[in-house]
Amino acid sequence: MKQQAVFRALADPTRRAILKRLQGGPMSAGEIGEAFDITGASLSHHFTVLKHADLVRTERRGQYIVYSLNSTVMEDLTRMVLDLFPSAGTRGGKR
Amino acid sequence: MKQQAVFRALADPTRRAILKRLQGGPMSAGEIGEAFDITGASLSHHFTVLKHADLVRTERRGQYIVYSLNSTVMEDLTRMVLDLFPSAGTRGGKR
DNA sequence: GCGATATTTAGAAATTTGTCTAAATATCTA
DNA sequence: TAGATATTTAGACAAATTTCTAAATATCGC
Repeated sequence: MKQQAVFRALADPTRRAILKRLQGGPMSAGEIGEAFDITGASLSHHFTVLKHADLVRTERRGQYIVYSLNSTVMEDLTRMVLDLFPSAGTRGGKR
Repeated sequence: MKQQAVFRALADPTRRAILKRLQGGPMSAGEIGEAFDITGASLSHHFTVLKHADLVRTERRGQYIVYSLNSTVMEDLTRMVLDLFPSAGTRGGKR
């Protein structure tokens, strides 16, 4: 689990918006892009960062590339957050 | 709650290390700095970012300034994470 | 009040990041 | 296979970030 990659990926508002958009279900790069006022090339760059953090998965479907949330990372994220603020998650335990 | 400030603050490894170090309890700026090979000025910059995100609290104690974790932000952080990956936290609910 | 210690502020340099345009790659349809 | 559509890659540039040194501010102990 690349902690640095995940936190870095979440640091950009456009990337968080992409993740939110993917909550509606898998979507092609083009569909995702409809919501943003940046070029496809810039979008693609953000996809690269998100993939690198393993926050999204891709699948080619014909001429489209479909992106989807990788929800399993949620667990890791929670762990990371708890790792930073242990007292908040354990009601006094040590962890 | 400044979501952007929090994510941005967590994106830097030194700042995450500062937070981890503060798990041992409140600590002066100088004590925190012992663990890092950067100047006090750079440290101070990181403190500013962490304060801006409300992740740490400060209290002057004589000539020292004591930093401590603001664990209440944990709840907000959890909310932010769940906001990004809702399905992972609800076992099928909508949230 | 003075000198010493702790921390922050100001300003500059180096690196990283986000964005763009142009070109490349991949797939579809006719 | 050729042309159209979807996406990525390459390279450049501006803005943001991290770090530094030097100077400023605050408090302590004498």
